[in-house]
Amino acid sequence: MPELAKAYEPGLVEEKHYSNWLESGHYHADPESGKPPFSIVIPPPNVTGILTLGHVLNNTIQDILCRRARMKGFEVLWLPGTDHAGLATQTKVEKAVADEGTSKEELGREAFLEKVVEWKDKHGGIIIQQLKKLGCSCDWERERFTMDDEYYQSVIHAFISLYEKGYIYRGKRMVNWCPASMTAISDEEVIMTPQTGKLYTMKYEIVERPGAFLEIATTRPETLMGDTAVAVHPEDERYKEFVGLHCRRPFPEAKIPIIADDHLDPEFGTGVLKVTPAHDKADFEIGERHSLPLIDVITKDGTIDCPDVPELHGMERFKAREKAADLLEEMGLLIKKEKYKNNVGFSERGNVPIEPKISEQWFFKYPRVDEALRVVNEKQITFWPERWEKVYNHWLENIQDWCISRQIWWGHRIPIWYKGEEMKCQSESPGEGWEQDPDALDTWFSSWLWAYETMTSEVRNKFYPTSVLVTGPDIIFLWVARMIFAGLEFRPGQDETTQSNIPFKDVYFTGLIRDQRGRKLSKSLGNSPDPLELIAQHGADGLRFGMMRVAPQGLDIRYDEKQVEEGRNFCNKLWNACRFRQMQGTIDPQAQPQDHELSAYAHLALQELASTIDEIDTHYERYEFNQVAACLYSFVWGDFCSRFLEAAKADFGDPDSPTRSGTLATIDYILSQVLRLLHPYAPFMTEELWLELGFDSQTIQFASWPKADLTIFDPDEAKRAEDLYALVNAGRSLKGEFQIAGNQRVSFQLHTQSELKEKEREDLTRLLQAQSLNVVEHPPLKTPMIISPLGDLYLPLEGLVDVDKEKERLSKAINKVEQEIVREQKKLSNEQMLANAPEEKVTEWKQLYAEAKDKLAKLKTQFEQLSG
RNA sequence: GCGGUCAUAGCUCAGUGGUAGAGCACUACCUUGACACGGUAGGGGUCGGUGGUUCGAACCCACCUGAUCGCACCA
Repeated sequence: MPELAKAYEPGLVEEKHYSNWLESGHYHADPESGKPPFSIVIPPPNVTGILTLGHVLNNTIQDILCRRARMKGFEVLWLPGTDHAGLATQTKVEKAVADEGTSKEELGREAFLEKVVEWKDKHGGIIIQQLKKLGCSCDWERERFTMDDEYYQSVIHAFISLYEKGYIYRGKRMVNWCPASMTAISDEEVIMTPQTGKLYTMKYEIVERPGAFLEIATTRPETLMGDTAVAVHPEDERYKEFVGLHCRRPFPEAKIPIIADDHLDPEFGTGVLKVTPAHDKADFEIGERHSLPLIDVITKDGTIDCPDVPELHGMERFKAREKAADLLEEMGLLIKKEKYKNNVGFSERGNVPIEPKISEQWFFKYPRVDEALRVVNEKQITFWPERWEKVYNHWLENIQDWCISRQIWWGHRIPIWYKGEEMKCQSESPGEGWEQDPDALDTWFSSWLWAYETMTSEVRNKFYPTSVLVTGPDIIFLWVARMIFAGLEFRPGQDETTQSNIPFKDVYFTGLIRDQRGRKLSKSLGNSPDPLELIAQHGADGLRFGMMRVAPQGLDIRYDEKQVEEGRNFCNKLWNACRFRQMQGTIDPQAQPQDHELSAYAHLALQELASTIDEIDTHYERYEFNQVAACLYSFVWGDFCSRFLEAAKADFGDPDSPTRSGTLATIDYILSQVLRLLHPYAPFMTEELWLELGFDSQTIQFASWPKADLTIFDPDEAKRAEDLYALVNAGRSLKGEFQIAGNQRVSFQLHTQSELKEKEREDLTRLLQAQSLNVVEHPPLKTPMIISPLGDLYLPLEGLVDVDKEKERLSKAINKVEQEIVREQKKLSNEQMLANAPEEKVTEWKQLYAEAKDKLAKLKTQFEQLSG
């Protein structure tokens, strides 16, 4: 067995193990397996995307769940894949094509799509390789892509089926138009963003009352040419008399009616609204109520389309806004321009303000809304944390039809065929003369089938519904809710019950990762670290452990590279603990501590291990990953390394120690458990140590998940160890207080009523790095003292004691004890408290009180001695 | 406007009814024979505010303040 390196070097082991794991086919799920199923489908990243910290968090969690499930004896399917990301990918390729001096129109549909596929082949799949670097244990043989032939056909058939049931329809309605990407988008893809713009107040002359004007406030003078009415509130006394008359629209000049509508807020602006039914959602509704004509004055790419006003025609919409205001000013119709803050809807992808626009699109009306609400509210699907239920409910209760058509080419083409006035819905062309709808479907219309269309029926039989979905709350509507709809509507389960047709049983929502200033990580802000660089620097395990340690359930994370360093440090700590063990000789992989004589320290370590295992399991049940990490961290670093291994050195220094073999067995046993417990978080290092130390010749990945064993330690012995450690701490504290170097050999004296075994005395001497520790019959005089459960410890420092300093130290201690006494006294003198508090608490308080009293007396005696 | 979340040490955060915690940072000491990606000791907090429930509140309730995120939005 080669000696372990002085520090853990992740770079040397990660690649080696990962390729071994892949070769041995560990992650290929067997639908025929007799083991119980555990399954997760990956939230498919964009095929041309690259790994972000968000992915790291999300996929580490999934990997942790999968690895633990394997160790617990489940047949695990983690189904990976990527999303074609229609609009995002097409936009990138359009840019690339533009750089080549051509355009998608010039190339035509077929040639352009070839370019997209080329692009996808070149840039696609990078993220898959990156996930492998992170250690993700996906079933890569089952990797899926939303544009795979089979998946493509499933999406088309889903459309056809919904069309036939009447849930999909075509309509000319107001949609969110993105002038940058030149497509309609869904409500969920519009981001409301606060903007500082201008509010223009202008005046329209009343046709029937020459010289009389209505003042109108607007943020969008460039749509003025599309105005087909002016509206006021029906109860607004200021304007009642004008309702039914007409205003003069300045350009192109026209007579438009003054109407009354309840939508108006008389308090806002002047209380008068210009109504542009073709370019505002609310105005459109007013227009419907009053049968107003629609005048579309903005083209698909956001330029003005109004030949009657040549000054504006063809102008970009925001330039036209200024220009229109100028024109009004020239005509003497602009009253004022003021700064104004409002919320403007931005296109998520195009990152420009959306343009509300009348457009003919395909819409989906959600079926089974009640059932979708029920499965979550009745916990057939459980949300973690629970509060996302409210968000889900709120969305469903106000659900709007989903605009599913996109004016893009890269995606699933809508299976609708036209011939003159005729229209047919089918996947293949009905024949000569039929033209297919040019549009493609919203990407989410394909990913909502992801939970089951990625599975063959054989796989589905075993693994659907999936066990848990791990995703960010930002796509709760876009993806999570819609997947629930898909499951309930298409019923891919084994029978008709709801239980068989929900897509997942649990949904774990991760937090969002932010930078130190609380901002979201984004490429444009440049605050998004490259996970690959972090892996190169600190190791995948360090990154994983570090992230998980600071990722509480459902809360956002403030990222700091320090956290990754801490993860790395932790890995190194355990590595070195193993290295230390290795120096003591060969490991016994089957070590059973109870077969040996154990030191009290070993009993305590085994007790701590048992409770750590229990705590970890409890935290897993609640998806408290940060708590699992905290348990591992504190057990390994604190209980195991700082206390037990240090105490163990006493055994290793003494070849005749009766507890030596027991200590070795205990270390081996604990390491074997700890490596397993840590494996889901740090797969690479634990595998390396597992194999290198010889715990098994086989991978750790299927080693059984530890169970707490309460029979291998004696709690009384463990308690003794606690007391011994307390004495060590007391001694170290004394040394520290007097600024004596840790390694300086001093002599301690212990005044105690209880018995101290010779072996214990020797161990303590060693742990205190002392010259000697002697039990004395009489307490020494004028000597620094500290109280511990095993007796009063004195540190005679001839000529070294600064009396004043020692008095100061004592009065500090006295002060502390006095505070404690006051606190306990207060409780014990409160009769109501004694009457109501549980008996065991009262006993505890009484004991604390007595102990404190005792301590105080001792400290005071000591103090007086010094003074006297 | 409606709803959610958060406020605990200088920083990042654990802690859901009974003695305030971790890591980092800081101070002092230690290159001790696993580890300086380390060790030992120490300083530092009226748990955002007010009121209530309770024998007892960082924790439960109400209100307030501040931050933040959804949803809906007024031109």
